[in-house]
Amino acid sequence: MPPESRTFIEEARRAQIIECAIEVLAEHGYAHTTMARIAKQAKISTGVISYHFGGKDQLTQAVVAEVAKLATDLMVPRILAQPTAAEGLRAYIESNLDFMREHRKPLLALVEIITHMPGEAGGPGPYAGQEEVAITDLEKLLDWGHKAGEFREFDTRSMAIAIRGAIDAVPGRLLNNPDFDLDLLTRELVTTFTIATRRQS
Amino acid sequence: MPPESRTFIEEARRAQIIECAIEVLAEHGYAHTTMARIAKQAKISTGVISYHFGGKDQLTQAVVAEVAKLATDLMVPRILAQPTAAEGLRAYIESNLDFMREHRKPLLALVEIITHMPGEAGGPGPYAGQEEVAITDLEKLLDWGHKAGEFREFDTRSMAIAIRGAIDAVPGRLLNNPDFDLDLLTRELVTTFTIATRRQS
Amino acid sequence: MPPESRTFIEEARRAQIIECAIEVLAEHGYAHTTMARIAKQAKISTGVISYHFGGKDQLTQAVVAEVAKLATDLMVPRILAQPTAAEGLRAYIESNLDFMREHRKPLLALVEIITHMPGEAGGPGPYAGQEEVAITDLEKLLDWGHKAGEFREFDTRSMAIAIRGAIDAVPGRLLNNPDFDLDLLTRELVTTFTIATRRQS
Amino acid sequence: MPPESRTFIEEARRAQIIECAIEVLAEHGYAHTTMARIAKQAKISTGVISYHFGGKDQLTQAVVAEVAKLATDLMVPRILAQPTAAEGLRAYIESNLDFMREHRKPLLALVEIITHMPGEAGGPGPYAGQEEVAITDLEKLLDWGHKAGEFREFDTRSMAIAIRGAIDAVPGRLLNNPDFDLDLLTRELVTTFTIATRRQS
DNA sequence: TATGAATGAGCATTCATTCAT
DNA sequence: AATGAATGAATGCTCATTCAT
Repeated sequence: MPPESRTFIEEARRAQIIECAIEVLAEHGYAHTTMARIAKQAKISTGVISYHFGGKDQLTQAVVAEVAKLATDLMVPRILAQPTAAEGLRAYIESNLDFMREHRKPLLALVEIITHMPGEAGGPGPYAGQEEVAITDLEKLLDWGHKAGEFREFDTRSMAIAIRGAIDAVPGRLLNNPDFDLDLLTRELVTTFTIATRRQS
Repeated sequence: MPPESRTFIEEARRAQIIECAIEVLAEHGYAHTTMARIAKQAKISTGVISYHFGGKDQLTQAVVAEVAKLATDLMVPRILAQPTAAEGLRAYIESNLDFMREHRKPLLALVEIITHMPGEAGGPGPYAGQEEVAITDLEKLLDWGHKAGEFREFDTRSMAIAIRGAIDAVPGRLLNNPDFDLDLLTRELVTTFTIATRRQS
Repeated sequence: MPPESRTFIEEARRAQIIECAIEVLAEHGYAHTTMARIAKQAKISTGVISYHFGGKDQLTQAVVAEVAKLATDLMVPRILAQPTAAEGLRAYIESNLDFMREHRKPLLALVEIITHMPGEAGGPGPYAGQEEVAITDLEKLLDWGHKAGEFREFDTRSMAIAIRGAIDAVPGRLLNNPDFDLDLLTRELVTTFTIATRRQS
Repeated sequence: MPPESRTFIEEARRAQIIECAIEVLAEHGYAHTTMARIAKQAKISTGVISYHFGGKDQLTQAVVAEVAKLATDLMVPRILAQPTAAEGLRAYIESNLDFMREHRKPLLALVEIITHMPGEAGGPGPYAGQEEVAITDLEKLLDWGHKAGEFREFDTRSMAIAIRGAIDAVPGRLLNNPDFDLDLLTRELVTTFTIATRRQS
């Protein structure tokens, strides 16, 4: 069902259910996120979720799309606004961590889905591709720095893995230690990867 | 039951079951790792696992301990053998990635457990502490570099998160792309974090 | 609600819903004939069906009545128009199979209902009585042949069961094999039961 | 799992579950035959059925196989023992109806499955092919009569449909009227189809 | 020690029905 | 008269765990 053909009330329900799914995912983890629990959180019956989304898979997809949209809207403009690749990398790291600060629960929900969603037979889950896309996008940013002569020579894929790895490690820390100093980490990551990528004198 | 009081045959059974659990975890993923599947792999009955380990949780714990021991045995001596902190950091990264190469299945099994094992109420899973320990250990290495004046000033915790994040990202890449060039990545990570930590001229 | 008190528009809605129910039953089978599917076919909401018919059972009843009326209107005059019981039997078989040819979907819908509609406690379904009526009606035709001395002696009920059984087997064949030669079968059935019932020399 | 590799106790459980499934099918009809009901009948837990059969479909298959074996064992030797096709046809009808008398519940269960088991999208169910096989087998018997010159000329497929239709109508009658005179019906069907198939003088 | 049959709670999903709008 | 969102019971299935043999 295309979004345009949905009624206002339907759209509201969908939004409510997605929000509750995010809440439950972030609070209780993927394994404990059952239809019944989401329904209870939304104070509705389980059938409503199937009614609006068709099934758990489609609800999951909707949550992923929702968070991806949230992240893209926040980050992409900030990165593209930078005049140099180095500034772009700084904006990339900063906007990623800002997103974690401002949309902590949606992010945790997304992480739960990406890491815990089981694939067909032990292979990568259906959303593991998201990470691949993230790596590739980051490589483009690094390529920019190479072409502009701002960065030293390095394998872009390896560097992209390192940077994304460092960023992706943050939600886990955040989960374990809610009083985490995100500002400090942001500054340090920016410094670290600025140094690591710039031309060495 | 303390290890000393176990008979030889019992110890052998435990080892066999742990090995099969690792095999299944690495091949089929956490979600598809059922007691029945492990039992089938070991060509025994499901009851045997409960009999020897008490339950799935304790088997999981045994697997984690086994792999942790494997990793520690491989890595710690190599790191401690280095004369400088910078060489220690290089050895840390190299030995971590060597471990992934040489003990791929145990590592994948460990990753499956750490990322997929559900926490009781959405909080950190029971093995998230492992990561905390890993971070703290790495911080000690970085402290060494600070005290020895080899490293520039940085927040050790943030740097540790970045380095471990980069390393922890590798198994995921390995899972998605088995033909991954681990040697190249190793060299690049060593270079990147050597540059990122050394005193800047 | 008695038919007389229904408005014209109400009657039209009922007819539309019955037609759509027949369509869905014939195309998708009893098990896949849900209220939602009928509503979708009719391009209305599910509530309308409940509104007009009260529930699924009553809709089913209405479908049965509709098809029964269709069949009766086609067959009864043709049978009664025959001068002899033998001709009547021929007309009976021919008109039955003609009905299958000309009103295939309504017939299939009826068959779906009669065979698949669950009885309350394993006993005969609520429409099994229809078959009983059909048998009894056919017995009257055979009685006519007996009284007129046209037919040999046989148990009318047994013969009626045989004839109806042969006829009722046709929809199943039709469903499995749409290219079925209905004309050939009609001729053969007429011949078979003409021989089987006539006085033997 | 091949039958040989099953333990005695497993075989007994399987037999018990199949028997209970037949009981429930015959008593309550396909629609009311749920795993829970079968389990309750067998005074076991629902999981046991899944444990021994894998799922409802495989249990159904096992029931069909069981009844088919029962029927084949009873009927085939009797038919093949006849010296002429006419005697074979008599034996066919008699053994079919004898089977209904002696194994009423298994037969009713089979009928429930064949008629009610839903196909993928309204098409014929997975066991509708059974009927096709029955028709084809019967055609072979009629062919024998043709080749031997015992029978008059007729389309074997049409006659087979008529005979099987008459036979298949019996369970329904039996269901509606348990006091049904099966002996009378057997004699009448034999007479009817003997007359209908023999060379006409 | 080891077996494997049995349990029972938990899961997603379907669907006829109801009812405020 | 019609809508369509919501309900809630029922179903088949999975799986860690238990226990008599």
